[in-house]
Amino acid sequence: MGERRGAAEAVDGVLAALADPMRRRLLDLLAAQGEATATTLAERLPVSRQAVVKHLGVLDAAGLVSGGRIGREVRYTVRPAALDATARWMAALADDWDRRLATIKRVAEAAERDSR
Amino acid sequence: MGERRGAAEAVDGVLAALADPMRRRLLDLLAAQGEATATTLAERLPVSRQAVVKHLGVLDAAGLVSGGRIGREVRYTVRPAALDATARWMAALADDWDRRLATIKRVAEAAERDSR
DNA sequence: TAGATGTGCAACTCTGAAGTTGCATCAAAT
DNA sequence: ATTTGATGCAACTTCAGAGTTGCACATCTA
Repeated sequence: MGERRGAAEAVDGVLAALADPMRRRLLDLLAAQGEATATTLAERLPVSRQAVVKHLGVLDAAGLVSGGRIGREVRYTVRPAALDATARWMAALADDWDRRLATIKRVAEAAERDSR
Repeated sequence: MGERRGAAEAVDGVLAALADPMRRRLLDLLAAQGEATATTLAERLPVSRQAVVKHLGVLDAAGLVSGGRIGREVRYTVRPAALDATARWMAALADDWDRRLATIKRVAEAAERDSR
């Protein structure tokens, strides 16, 4: 299941999950179809079903997908929430960097003025 | 150097770079200090200088940091642009998923209505 | 009930990346 | 000129994870 965790650890999982190109391809496929099984997805990818199953496990642990059993098959769907949260985290970080750099620059210029 | 590439490949590099926890720690340190050398950073991390050098290489290739030589030392700085671009890419992707899911749901409901 | 289809579990291989150590090289300071 | 402190290069070890195969189990269908 896409578990409940602290925000930091959640980002951890998402970043690790998205680092793998095959996993991103998998997500694209899944997003395009809306719903699919590991078997179906494996048919459209250059890897075995088992490999897909493992990837889905990682993505599920990261909260990026979620699967539900229907009869003998397990259908997976994409979950935007975790992705969105990570995007916000990243944007905030970029903003933080920007502010820090601006401050450093300000301080440096002030120091230079003083030295003259 | 933080090379010129297509947007897709740039995201690739950033995601791969951010997947490593030690690299994120390194970035936090660097952002906090504004400017630092591999040697300085290694003193504040539980890894060797060489490990830090390699990490900085990865981060630099991803466009997340940039280094310049000053005398006998190489000072690195954080670069928010690549991070910001990746954040936007990710937010757009989350949005795309949302829209697709909404469409699928709409279609499913329409189909159900028709079946009655 | 049999056969077919889909999932789950386990053992195995293999490659890449993270980290280390050792040494060479280059610039600065005394 | 020597010594000190920083970077650069290279070989090596280690380990996680991406992928595979084989088989057992569950579920649908004819």
